[in-house]
Amino acid sequence: MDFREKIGELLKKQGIQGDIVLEVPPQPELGDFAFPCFPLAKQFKKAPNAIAADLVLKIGKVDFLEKVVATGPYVNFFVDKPKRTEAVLRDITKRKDTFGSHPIGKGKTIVIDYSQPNVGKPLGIHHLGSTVIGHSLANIHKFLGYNVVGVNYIGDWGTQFGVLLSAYAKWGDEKKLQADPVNYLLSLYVKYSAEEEKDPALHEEAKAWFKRLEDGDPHATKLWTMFRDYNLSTFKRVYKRLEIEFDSFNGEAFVRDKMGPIIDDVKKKGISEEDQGMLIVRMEGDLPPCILRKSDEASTYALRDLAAIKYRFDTYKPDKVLYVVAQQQTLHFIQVFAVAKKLGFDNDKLEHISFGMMRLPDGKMSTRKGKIIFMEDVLDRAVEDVAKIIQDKNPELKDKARVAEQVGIGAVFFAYLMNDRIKDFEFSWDRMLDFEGDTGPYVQYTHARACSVLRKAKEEVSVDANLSVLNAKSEYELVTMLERFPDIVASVLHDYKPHILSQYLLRLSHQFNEFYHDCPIITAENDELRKARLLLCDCARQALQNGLGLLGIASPQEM
RNA sequence: GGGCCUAUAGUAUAGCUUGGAUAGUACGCGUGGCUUCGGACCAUGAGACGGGGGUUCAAAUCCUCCUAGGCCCGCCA
Repeated sequence: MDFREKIGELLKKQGIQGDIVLEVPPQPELGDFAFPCFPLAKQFKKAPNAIAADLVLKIGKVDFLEKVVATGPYVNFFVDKPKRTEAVLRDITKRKDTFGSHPIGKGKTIVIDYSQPNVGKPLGIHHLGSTVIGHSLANIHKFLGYNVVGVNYIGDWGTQFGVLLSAYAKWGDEKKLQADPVNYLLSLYVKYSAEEEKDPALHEEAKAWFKRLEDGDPHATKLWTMFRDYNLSTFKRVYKRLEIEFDSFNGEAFVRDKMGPIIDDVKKKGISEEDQGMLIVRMEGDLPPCILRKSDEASTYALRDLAAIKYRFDTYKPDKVLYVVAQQQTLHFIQVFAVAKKLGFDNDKLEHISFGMMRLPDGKMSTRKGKIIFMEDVLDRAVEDVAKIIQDKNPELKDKARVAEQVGIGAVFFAYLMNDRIKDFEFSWDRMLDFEGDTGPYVQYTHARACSVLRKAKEEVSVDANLSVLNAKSEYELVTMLERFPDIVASVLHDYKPHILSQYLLRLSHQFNEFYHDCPIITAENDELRKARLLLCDCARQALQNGLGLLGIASPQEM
C-alpha cells in the first residue's frame, strides 16, 4: 500500500495540477502526510488557509484514511494506522535479510575503486575514509542487485618507488628489512624525505631509480617485487580483520605494460603535444594541462589512470566506475576524465567520489614527516577499550574477543561514516573511542537489546500476530521509521553518501529505545499484545542488522 | 593571481539536491528515571543557522558580494 501515491491521486481528482509534493509534518500529531496549499493561492485567488479548508470538505471520507484535517494552510492526512502497520511489518517478515532492497541494479556492472594504499607505507588512519566509504557503497550496490567489482588500486608504481630504491641503495640493511619490513621501509621513506629537503639532488636520483624500474632493470625489479610483497601481505591482514574483500588488487604497476597503446592513441588522435620534453594534453578553458609523460619519459599517474580506465572498460564493461579518492585529487580526475573523453571513452560513466581530509588537531597528517597514525593502532585501541567495557558490564559473555573486535571496529567505522564525506575529519582518539550517544556501538547495542528480548521471550515470533493492537505512539512511530528504510538505502546511491544511512540508523535506534522503554514486550498485558510487540521488535532488529551490514558493521547478538 | 570545497549551540554535527509548520541529534552542563524485557539506555531543561544584499507569500536551504578556514594549480600521488 503506497499511501503517498493514493493521496496524490485523491488530490488530482480535486483538480490539483502539476506534481503533487507531499510532506511529512514536523510533528507526528499533525498527521502522516501534509499537502501545503501556498502555491495554489495564485491559481485559485484565495488564501491558502481557505483552500486547505475547502479541500478537506471536498475530499470527505476515504476508506484508507482515518481523517483529513486542515491545519492552517496545510491539508493533513491521517492514514489508517493498522493498515500501514500491517503493510510495513508483513513486508519485513517476508523479506528478512533482503528487506530494503529492490533490484534496480540488475544487469548493471559498477567498478568501485577504493582504499588504494601505497606500498612502502603502512595503512594509516587517513585510509579509513576511502576504505569504509568504498566498502559501504560496494555493499549497497550489491544489495540493490548490481554486479560490483571492488578494486583496490594499490599505489605500487611511481616516483615514490624511486625514493625507496634510492634510499635502499644508500642505507639499505637486509637484516633490518626482513625483521620488520613495513616499518623499516617507512623509516627509509621518512629519512629520504628529510634528506631530500636538504639536498634536492636526491629527488633527481629517486626519479632516475624509478626510470630504471620502469625500464625493467633486473635489480630494481627484484627489490620492487620484494618490497611490494611484504607490504601487500600486511595490507591483506588488515583487510581480513576489517572483513573487507576486494575483487582485484590490480594497482598502478598492473597497468605499466598497458600505457603504450594510450600514448599511441593520444598521438594518433592528435590531442597531445610535446612541451619541454614532456608529453601533455591541453585542456579546455583555464585548466592546466594533463601531463602524461615526464621529460625523462617515465610515466605519470595520469597516464596510468588512463591505462586503467581502458583496462576496466575492456574487461568489465562497466555502467559506472567510481573513484573513492580524497578531495585533493579533484583536479587530477577532471583532467583524466577529460582526456578519457577525448580518447572516446564515455566519461559520464566515470565519477570521482571525493571526501574531505583527515587531519590531526595540530594540522595535516604527513607520512613523509612521520606524522601518521596507523590503522591497526586505532583498531587495537578501540578493541581494547571495548574489551574492558565488556569485562565490566557483561563478564559472562561468550566469545568476548570476537565481540570486542566487532564493536571496536564498528565504533571506528561508524565514527567516520556518520557524517557527510565532503567535510574534513579531524582525527581524535576521543572521537574514535566513543561508545555512547550517537555512535556505532549505540546502534549495535540497540540491536543486541532487541535480540535479548527475543531470546528471553522463549517463543517463536508469530508472523500472523494481530497487529491492530499496536496503538501506542512509540509503536506507530517505530513502524513509520521502519517503513522508510528501503527509500533510505536507495537515496544513499543518489549522491553516494553513506551517512544518510548512518543517520537513519541512529534515528531508528532512538525510536526503538523509546518503544522499548514505553512498552513492555515480554510482560505485555495480554498474549495478543505480546505477540504483536515481539513481531515489531523482530522487525526493528532485522532493519538494524541489514543497515549495519550495509555499512560494513557487524551486528552481534550480545555485547 | 585563478579554481574547487567548507562555515549551524561550549564541542562534534544532521537538515541544503526538491524553499514551507516550533532548525533535528549527540557529547559536555542542569534535573529526574533500575522490586519490570540489558543504564553502551530513557525522560526533561538551557544553548546555534559567519556577515551584508537580493529573489519569494515564505530562505539554514536559491542567487550575489564579503569574511574566515581547508585543498588544488606542468614533470608527487
